[in-house]
Amino acid sequence: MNYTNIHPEYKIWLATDKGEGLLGDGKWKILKAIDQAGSLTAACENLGITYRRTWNDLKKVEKMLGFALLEKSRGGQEGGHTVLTAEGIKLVKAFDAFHARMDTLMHQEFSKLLIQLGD
Amino acid sequence: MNYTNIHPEYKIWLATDKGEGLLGDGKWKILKAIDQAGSLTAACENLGITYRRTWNDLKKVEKMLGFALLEKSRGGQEGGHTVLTAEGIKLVKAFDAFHARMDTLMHQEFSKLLIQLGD
DNA sequence: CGGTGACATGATCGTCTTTTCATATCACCC
DNA sequence: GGGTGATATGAAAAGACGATCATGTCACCG
Repeated sequence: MNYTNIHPEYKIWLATDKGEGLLGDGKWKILKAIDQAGSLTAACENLGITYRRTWNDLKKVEKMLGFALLEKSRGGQEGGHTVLTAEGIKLVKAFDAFHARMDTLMHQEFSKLLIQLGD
Repeated sequence: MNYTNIHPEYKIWLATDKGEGLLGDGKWKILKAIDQAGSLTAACENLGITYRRTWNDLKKVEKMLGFALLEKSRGGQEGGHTVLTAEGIKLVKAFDAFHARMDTLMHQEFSKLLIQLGD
């Protein structure tokens, strides 16, 4: 009956009506990293994840949404680059705020849980 | 730019300081089903999950907690039965309430997210 | 017009999780 | 004490998922 050394964890994500994962922590972080790095390859290196997987994930989310989050170009001296569209930026910001609020609430509610267990 | 047919999903669970999953939706539902059915086997059939996996999960959580959530007996005319300990019941109830509160909050915050995306 | 570096994509290989199958153990009760 | 039905556990088979490797495409710029 000892609940020390225990903490809450959670995941939140957006899903389609078919239950397919649309945007969760993984893709959210990728989008943020792309926004900051200006390219897919650089973003992957920063996050330490594989390009292959990232590419698959991004393809999926855009297909599900039906509109682009990224504006990608290839060729040129620097090989190419990728930036977020206006809609992509808006989505990331909205998810930022959502995440922050849920984070606060989660910890509040967890405190209540611990109190209840301690009765 | 159309976010209809999209909804939020989430998972919440308790973890040890080592990051090992302690109690989440899966084990929570199992415990509730056992409480209602009076046996492990019956609970698994009700939930449509395998006995093997359930047994592994329950063994893990009790080992991590260090105290019993279940009182199991085998043998006898009916083969055996399993019921929750007082501590098991308390944990399930606390998680019930935690889940219910988070459910409400999640939907509230998701509404805000949609509003933000609609701007 | 060819070098460059990132975008794009198929195919294969590993690993970790989950299922499935098989079998042993227990205790009540007729 | 043997039938019964649920607990208990090992081992192998199957699946799911991500990582890795290989290869092609594009457009700018010197």
